[in-house]
Amino acid sequence: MAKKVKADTDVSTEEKIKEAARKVFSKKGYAATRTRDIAEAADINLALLNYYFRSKEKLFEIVMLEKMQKYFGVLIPILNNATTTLENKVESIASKYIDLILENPELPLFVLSELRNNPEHFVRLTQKTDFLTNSEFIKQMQKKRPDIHPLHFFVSLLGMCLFPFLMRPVLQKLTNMKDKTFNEMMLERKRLIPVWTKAMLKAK
Amino acid sequence: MAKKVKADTDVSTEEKIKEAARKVFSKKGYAATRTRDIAEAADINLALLNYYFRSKEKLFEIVMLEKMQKYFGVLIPILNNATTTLENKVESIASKYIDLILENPELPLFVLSELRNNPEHFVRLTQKTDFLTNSEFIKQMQKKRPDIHPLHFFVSLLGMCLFPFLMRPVLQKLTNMKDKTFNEMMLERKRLIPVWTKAMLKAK
DNA sequence: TTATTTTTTAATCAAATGATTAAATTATTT
DNA sequence: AAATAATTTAATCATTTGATTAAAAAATAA
Repeated sequence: MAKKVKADTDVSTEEKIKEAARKVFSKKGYAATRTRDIAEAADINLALLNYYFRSKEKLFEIVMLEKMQKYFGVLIPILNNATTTLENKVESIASKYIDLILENPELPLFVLSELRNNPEHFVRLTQKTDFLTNSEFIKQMQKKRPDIHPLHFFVSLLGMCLFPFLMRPVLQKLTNMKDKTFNEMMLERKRLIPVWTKAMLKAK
Repeated sequence: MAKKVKADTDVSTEEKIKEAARKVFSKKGYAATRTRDIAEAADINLALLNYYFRSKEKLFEIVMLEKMQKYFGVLIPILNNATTTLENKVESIASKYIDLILENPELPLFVLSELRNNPEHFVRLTQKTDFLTNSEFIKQMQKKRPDIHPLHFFVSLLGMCLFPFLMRPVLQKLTNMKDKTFNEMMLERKRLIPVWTKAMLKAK
């Protein structure tokens, strides 16, 4: 209630905690994160975390929801745009998603692994359960290749965008790849993915 | 020391613990797993876990190493087979990997997310750091498409095999997909991935 | 200024959790 | 059978960790 009355002047502390929480949760996952880690990263007293957010779980839910919105916020408008071609959409998805993840490299693994343990956190975003199934994108896929389940293409497309980031540590270790090289390759992918997808859609 | 002397008659308890550990660790991850969870799943007294494996971490390392070996054990021999064509290899990888993961659906997310938090666990397997870079597979890719970094194809190939399992909960929730349908689609992929890869390699 | 409200701190609690110990039980050896 | 070794159990420790509380400090309102 204290918080509500003020609500503007001193956002800094609350936001500092959220920012630290984003960082620590994303890096270590919910279970491995201690509220003390967050407090330290935010350079605040531990009690403040509970003062502002009531509990670790509440704070996590806020961070998680934001991350999920980032994840789907990029996707939904593109999928349902009735004025673009299938190729346009593939280009947009590859480009926007890769940019998004380059700025939040831990996003995919964070979201997917937290979803495994806490499917409940996912519920809120899934009430509109048809944004994918009824999307323009899926319809266009279906029209082009009625013989193959459109989700096959959808999953492959997302996989080509996201999977490199998921296996990034393995890949870099295995090939002595520098961060710079990895990032360059991901930018290259923006061009490659549409070409590949087109070829896949044609392939018999 | 007690363990060493016997070592054969009563493997059952030790193996029961390992089996339970595999299950619980895979499902919840290291940090979220309590040794009591494992003890309960194995139907043994908690102290036995420490009697046989000294610590949670030691037990985890054993489980992790096994999982990693599964992961790479399938891959390495295929990649380095000098007697098979590129197409053969792609077919083998898709087929073997999808079968492997169908039997261990939590394997990819488990390995990738634990690797994020404990890169050390990865060290042992990475001493031979060249099994990928110097592989026959990479050479064949390079010969076919010298204009594109061969890792682009490698990552895409693995992504097409593994990513569907990583996003499985999201996908099923979003499309009301039944387990059976998902599994059928994954089997279908064994056929699709080689076709797609071939098309991608040709695409300009 | 004085009073009131909001924010921050230090100390502490209670529960969870990994680990240990000493004793009891079971199996093996002599 | 007796002695020794291996396995299992119940009880307990010590630490970690999320959360609370009461008091101090700072900000705001009167």
